[in-house]
Amino acid sequence: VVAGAVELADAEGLDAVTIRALATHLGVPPMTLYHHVPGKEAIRDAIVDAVFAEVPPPTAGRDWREQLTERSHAMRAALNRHPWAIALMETRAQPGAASLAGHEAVLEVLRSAGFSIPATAHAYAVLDAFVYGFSLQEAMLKDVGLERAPDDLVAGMALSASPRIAELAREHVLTPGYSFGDSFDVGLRITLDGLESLRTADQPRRRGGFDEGG
Amino acid sequence: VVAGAVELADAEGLDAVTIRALATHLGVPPMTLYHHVPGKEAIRDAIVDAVFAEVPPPTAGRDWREQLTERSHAMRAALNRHPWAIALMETRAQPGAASLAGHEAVLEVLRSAGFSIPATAHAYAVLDAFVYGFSLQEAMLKDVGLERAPDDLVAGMALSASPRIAELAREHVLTPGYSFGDSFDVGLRITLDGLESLRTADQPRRRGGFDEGG
DNA sequence: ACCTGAACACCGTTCAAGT
DNA sequence: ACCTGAACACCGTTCAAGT
Repeated sequence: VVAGAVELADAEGLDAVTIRALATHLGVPPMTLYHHVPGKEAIRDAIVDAVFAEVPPPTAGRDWREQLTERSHAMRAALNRHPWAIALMETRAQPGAASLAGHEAVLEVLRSAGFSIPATAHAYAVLDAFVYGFSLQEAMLKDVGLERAPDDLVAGMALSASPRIAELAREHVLTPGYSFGDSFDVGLRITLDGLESLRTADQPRRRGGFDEGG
Repeated sequence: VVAGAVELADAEGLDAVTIRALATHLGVPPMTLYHHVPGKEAIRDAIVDAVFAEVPPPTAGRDWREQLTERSHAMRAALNRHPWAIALMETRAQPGAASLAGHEAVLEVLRSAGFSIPATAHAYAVLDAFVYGFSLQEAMLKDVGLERAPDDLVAGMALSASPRIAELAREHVLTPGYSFGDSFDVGLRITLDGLESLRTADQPRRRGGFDEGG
């Protein structure tokens, strides 16, 4: 049922996920769905959590930077596969089980790496902000890019009053090797460097490696 | 018309912005709206751009870091006032006039500060990702926090399997002085430090300040 | 020509009628 | 008891009937 809803959202967009259309997609009478699911809102909760469930747990025993890099890429990939999930997250009142499990796993990585509790809170908020925000931008670009050719697109906007946008488009974005996604690795490096500074700034006297206890 | 739609979305949520409800809110017969606006999708385009229009242009003649700090705070504030805008952005095919003007202004700040074109592209993508993503998280937290008391909230989730989340909640989030928003300034500093490194890494030999021409 | 009510093809959900 | 069709109160939009 949830899997069918995800397929439908991927194929035809979030608005196409109606009770009736989903029932047709699954080959059952519409009202039958209410025996498996309380209502539409529950379906929306479930498909968001299904996207989080696609992100594998961190591989144990590796450097925290590697673990978070891997997870950030996996999260971005999942959100690229299901761009509607970003919009849906905003209205979810309660995180699902997979979302909670993901949170727990990331917190464990940070705490084990020596982040203090306040540093962990900052680090998680900042890293997630970057990953979600970047994925949101990629989802926006996907909507823009599909219909028309790039030159047409630029011509379509009133760029006479926007010399800097025109410059960027002409000399960079419309250039053969360009890929917006390359900025993800740049931003991830910047963000992880920043997290490292949070980690070390918070425990400058721990050089000796002794355990200070609780 | 657009202002009325924004009011309605702020007050009752995005789903409450229907043609009929909007007409009632404005005190006109429903079909009258179609004389001012092509359809619902145009209204959604317009209210997103109205949010971008609330972000003032950068103050000229200041340091690029100050300008971008100011703008990031203003953008975050606008998205906090209108949390539905984040979800709506994802499905917009074309940026509106205010959005384009904002892009142009930020690009101008970056280019004037000496960022190369590739560095400008990275910088803008990374900064916007952080601001959008952080605002998205704040919108999510707003949904979570309203109904119940914090202790109740924590109790409501199955945190027995989530010791790190429980630890963070108990020893940090539920502590008197805590505010999620404080992480914004931490993340913004990290991000701007990262942009600075992009700026300088890209033009290490320009110390002399001579013009290399085009 | 301009405006707008009725109508159409949807939607999520309730509820009673079937088995 | 379980399942599900008809019905209800919506929705965006079309279109023809009014002025």
